[in-house]
Amino acid sequence: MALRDAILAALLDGEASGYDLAKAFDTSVANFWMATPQQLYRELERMQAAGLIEARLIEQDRRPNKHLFSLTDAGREQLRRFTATPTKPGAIREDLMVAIQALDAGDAAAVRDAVVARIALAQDKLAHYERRQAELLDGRSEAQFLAEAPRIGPYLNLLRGVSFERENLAWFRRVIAVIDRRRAG
Amino acid sequence: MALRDAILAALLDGEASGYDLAKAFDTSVANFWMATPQQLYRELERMQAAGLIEARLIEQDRRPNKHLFSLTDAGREQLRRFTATPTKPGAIREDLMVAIQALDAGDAAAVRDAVVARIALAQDKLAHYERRQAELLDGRSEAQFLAEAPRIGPYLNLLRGVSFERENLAWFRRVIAVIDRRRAG
DNA sequence: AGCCGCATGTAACTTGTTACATGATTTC
DNA sequence: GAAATCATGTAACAAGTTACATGCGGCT
Repeated sequence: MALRDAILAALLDGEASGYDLAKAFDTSVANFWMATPQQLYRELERMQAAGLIEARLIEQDRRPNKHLFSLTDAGREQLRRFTATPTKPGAIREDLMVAIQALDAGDAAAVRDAVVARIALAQDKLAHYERRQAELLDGRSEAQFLAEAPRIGPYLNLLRGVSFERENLAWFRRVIAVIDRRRAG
Repeated sequence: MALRDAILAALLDGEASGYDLAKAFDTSVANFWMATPQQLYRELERMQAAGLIEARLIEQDRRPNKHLFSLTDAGREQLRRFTATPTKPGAIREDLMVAIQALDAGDAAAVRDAVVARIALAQDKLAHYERRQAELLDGRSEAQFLAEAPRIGPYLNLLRGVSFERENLAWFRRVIAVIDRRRAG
């Protein structure tokens, strides 16, 4: 039920529609929690029923109407309780690493191609995180930001996202080099 | 259905019981794929029914009997097909990062404690990966190992595991420092 | 005496995934 | 004229989680 808490945490940034959250979970929040739009819509409904969030209907002329969700006091309280609960180690599920584990019994050329494709994705994510970091800093030094910003959590997670994608990139390049040396040898 | 492929990849190391696999998925394989014992037992049954693996019953006197599973030709072929299939980006689900995202609206002292607890876990994992790496190298230089080893996939994944845990450690320490500076300030 | 390791499972439940559907509007 | 964006959802299915059960042997 941590999707619920992830949504509550995302709503700390302000009210959002299911659609907004789907975008957030595809970019910034994807850094630490993945969810499909369908999961979000289902969970939002339940959370509203449970009183953790409330919806404000925005009627629009030239667009479908939308519900903007925001935290209720109960929602904030649940989030506070969540932060005080011991966490369990995170889960990783990475297809590409399964393919690499099986590299020597599989199609090495295809795996190589898959790694090359991931390099582009990692570069995009890295650029996105770094842009977001610059936005948050807004010209300030990191020390200054950390001293005065109202929220430091999202910044800390961004740092982890940046280092994760950097390490991904370095590793992808290493994997390609190793595969190439093998095939040449 | 990538759990299935992860199991096939794990069986490249040789025949194993469900219990063996559960341990592997808790340590080495956890690096790239997480699964509970229950998932494994269920999936092994299906895979056997599908002819991807075959079981050899080992009758034991002073221990419960066990089934040792190994890859069939169909299983090897399925694994080869898997490596030739485009992968989708991996999923991350990390409770601790959700808590850190909500740090400023939550219980910062409790989150700090959770981070401290993770440092110990990360150190254990790192030590484990490094031991395993030394075992694989077996005294050889990395270049020599990569040139002559029959399988390089597991080694490459180990490298990623090591860098992941190193970055985790560095980040955990950073998070603690930032929280402490905040509370002092 | 009590816990840990071996080795397997069942049952009930919660999550997550995939495919599809709607229908107007703005951008290429 | 096609594609992407906005904004939501339904239905069917697959995967993952949690709690519990069994029973012996070895260790402390």
